[in-house]
Amino acid sequence: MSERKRATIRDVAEATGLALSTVSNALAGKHYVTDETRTLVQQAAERLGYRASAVARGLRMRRSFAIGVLIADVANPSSADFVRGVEDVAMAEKCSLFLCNTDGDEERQIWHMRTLLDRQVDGMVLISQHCSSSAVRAFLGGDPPFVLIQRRNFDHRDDYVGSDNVTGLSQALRHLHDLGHQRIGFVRGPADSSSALERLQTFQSHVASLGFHDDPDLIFPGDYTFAAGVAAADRLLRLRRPPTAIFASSDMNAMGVIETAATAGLNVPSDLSVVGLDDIALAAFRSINLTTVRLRKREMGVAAATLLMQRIRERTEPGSEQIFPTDLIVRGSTCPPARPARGARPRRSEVTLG
Amino acid sequence: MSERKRATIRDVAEATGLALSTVSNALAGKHYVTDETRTLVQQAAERLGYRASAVARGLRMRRSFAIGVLIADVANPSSADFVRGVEDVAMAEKCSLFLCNTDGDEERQIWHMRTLLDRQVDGMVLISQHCSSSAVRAFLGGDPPFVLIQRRNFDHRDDYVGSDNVTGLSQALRHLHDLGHQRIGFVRGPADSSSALERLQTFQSHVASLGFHDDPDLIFPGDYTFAAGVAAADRLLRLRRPPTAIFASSDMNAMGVIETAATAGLNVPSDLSVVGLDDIALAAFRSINLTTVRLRKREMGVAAATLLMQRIRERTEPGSEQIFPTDLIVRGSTCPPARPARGARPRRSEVTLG
DNA sequence: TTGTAAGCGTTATCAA
DNA sequence: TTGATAACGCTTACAA
Repeated sequence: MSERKRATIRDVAEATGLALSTVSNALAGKHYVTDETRTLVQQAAERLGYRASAVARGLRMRRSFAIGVLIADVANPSSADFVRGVEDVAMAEKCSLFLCNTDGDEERQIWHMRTLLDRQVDGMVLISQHCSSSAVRAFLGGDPPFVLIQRRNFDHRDDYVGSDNVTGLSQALRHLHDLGHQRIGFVRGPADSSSALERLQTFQSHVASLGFHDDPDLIFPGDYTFAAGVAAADRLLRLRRPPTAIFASSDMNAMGVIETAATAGLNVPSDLSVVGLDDIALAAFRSINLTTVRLRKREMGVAAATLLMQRIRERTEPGSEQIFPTDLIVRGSTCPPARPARGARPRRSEVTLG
Repeated sequence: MSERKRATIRDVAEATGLALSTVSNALAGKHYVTDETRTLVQQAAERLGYRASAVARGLRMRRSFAIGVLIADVANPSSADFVRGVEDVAMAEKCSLFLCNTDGDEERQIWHMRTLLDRQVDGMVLISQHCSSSAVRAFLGGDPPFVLIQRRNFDHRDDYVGSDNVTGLSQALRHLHDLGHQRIGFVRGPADSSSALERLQTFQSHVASLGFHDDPDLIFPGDYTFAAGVAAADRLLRLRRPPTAIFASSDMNAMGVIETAATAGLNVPSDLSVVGLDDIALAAFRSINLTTVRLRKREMGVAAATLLMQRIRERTEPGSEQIFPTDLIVRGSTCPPARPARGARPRRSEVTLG
């Protein structure tokens, strides 16, 4: 293949004796090109192994046929599914995908957005990214369209694909209430996430309506990582009156909570119920068996990319919002609380493997 | 920001009254440009919000400052870490990264490679991809340099970053042998993976040297997915004389084995020992606690990208190989086999959570 | 040290 | 229906 220099459209023109523009038009499928010239061109192109340079085309058409995807970390199983969904439709639309890991760091995000703009991406998908500060907003003019996933800013009419942050959580809280829990620890999620905020509000309204203990100490400001789950449990379980159940900010976060609980000699669920949020693959494993609120991540990625492609094509005004349903998947990490929650001496956890 | 049209280098030239080329040279940091003109240019560029178009630059320099990464599926936790490692160094080198999911499908891989070439990527990283068929080889000339990860072709002197497929596995087999296992099931991994083949050979040589049962039925041709683990266990556990231990092709694969064993009423490890390969985050969780052979994936991604960048810069001949160490992490999914392996009526598995 | 001009490989405009 | 030509925005000889 790339032994010799790549054939250009000029080579095809010379090979056929036609003009550059005719070759271009023939290949672009313009209707007014004769069938015979078209086949002539196609055959020559085939023979020479000609493929149009996406770079030259991009320069001329001011369209790169590529989109940028910003995400905290693809290596976090909680979020990779979104990316996969986006790629599915990008590929179908013959768009390539620039992957950008921001680690939730605003500066890093801005750096990536800047280079995406330099590359004239046709659009961007921001998965749980910063979208409010003026530094970030400077890149969120209408020009390259963008779609937000999971994190939005109500001051702007952006395109948004999110989850119903009320229903699933509300089912989860009712579930815990029905089991008899009264003190629920809550891991809040990233500070400036709209979804995390909506969940917090849902939580707080249920604290009131279901009569849970209203104690600010029960709310911990961790993010979606495993480490944050460790930190949260570390803190919450040391409270003078620890919670009997913890609602984590994500499944990975829940795993951190469970690990820490186990380290402290507490068994899940008999000593502590834990509810996650995501329904990642491992949540369903028998040995994990995590009760969790399911998010339709891949579908959401598909929806976001589909919408983005539409905006790119039609240049219509943003402001659409698509909310995906959430539902509680009850598994084995929740059960009624142990009798006397106070000062209970921890029981040794029963470990399945080893 | 993108309210008005982007400023071009021409705008900067006009604003300063200098020539385009001078502006370009000043911004490119050419040493012969006067300090005062340089600052003049820089200030004007700053003021106008000028940023060079990566597309135009790419066309002219025939270099896109972007690399392609091909992977089966980013959403599979077994492989996402490689990508993260690659992105770490790409970003440091101001390169962007095109992500391509191939699902292990050769046609899909070829489609992606073709478009990467159309985009004139500076290089490619192929993570466990096809690299032998002539259809694929057609894209693997020297021209855009590439680095293979985990899967190679010995007929070609390619750059390769891989794992030591002997040491870790060999430790694992010795470990099983020391525990008293004699019938080991083995999930082979993808058919045309060199690493999978090396592991199979290692396995077979140990079958001989350690005196394991040499039974072709014990070798199952599954890939790295969870589903393949399910299929493998489904098959292996139904053998007239089932194995007392299974060596999976990956951690996700091992999880499939464990799930299926549990469904069949078998407890891991007391009824069946399972060894994985990867050491993904969840393997260390107390409730999973998987004995596994650790792969240094993120480091390998970093190494591959670093090597690729060097090739891009120096255009030196490929053929380097970097083999990363592997080691056995003994956790709780392995133990001595149950007494009479034959016709043993399965014991109910002890499930930790619910 | 700076300026002029050519060219990277396309597509779009307009004549023929 | 096809062909000549001008951009697209940059870098790089080469001339001044």
